[in-house]
Amino acid sequence: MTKTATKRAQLSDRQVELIARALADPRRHAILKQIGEGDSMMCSDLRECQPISAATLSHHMKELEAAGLVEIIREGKFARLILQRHVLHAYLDHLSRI
Amino acid sequence: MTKTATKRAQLSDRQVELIARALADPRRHAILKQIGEGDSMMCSDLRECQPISAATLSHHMKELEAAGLVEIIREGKFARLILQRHVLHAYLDHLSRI
DNA sequence: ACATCAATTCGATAGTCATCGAAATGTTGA
DNA sequence: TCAACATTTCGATGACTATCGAATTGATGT
Repeated sequence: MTKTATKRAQLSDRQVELIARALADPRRHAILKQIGEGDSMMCSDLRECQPISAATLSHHMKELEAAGLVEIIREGKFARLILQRHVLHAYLDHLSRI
Repeated sequence: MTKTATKRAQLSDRQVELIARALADPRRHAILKQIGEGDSMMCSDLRECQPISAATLSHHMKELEAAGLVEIIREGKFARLILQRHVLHAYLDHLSRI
């Protein structure tokens, strides 16, 4: 299994539910889109575009992370959000089987 | 434009939100899957598989219809739910552009 | 007309969640 | 050590929603 593995991750029912709920909030959807313009984004940069408090943004970040849609890595006092496209695509695969 | 048209419907931001919210509820997800085993299903048949009251099922049906994911047509005293796969796929397309 | 059955509407309730301000934590540079 | 800054945690609040039983609507067959 390499970085460019073609195999799709299997999602548990639980993770499917977490992803669906994560995507259901318009603000999180907007956050994901913004991160997706590149592949990652700093939390502090996000705040400049999203009219929400730091507390609320932190909350949304955790929801997205719990769903597996982003990975959060700290870089000093900053936090970088990295879009996990393979998880998103696994979710799309799952839905497409309906 | 034929039945096999390749063109995808454009979804408004509003409809994307309605679809995402509709998919976020596990029961509605289960209902969609069940309908998707065929292409349509009678409301009364759904009730036999889903352990919910008629009132709750009716509520979920309306949410799915409002999102455009199913069409509901009455046949006498029954209601048939028809899966709108093109809407689901338009939503998947939308998400895949993230 | 009437009884029956499918589905909807209504009103209420319990649980979830987005949001915030304030306080706390952790990091950096002076 | 200290001040400044990014992020997180805490506690509270208001809005939303899944769920139900009861009452209603609508269709069918007798």
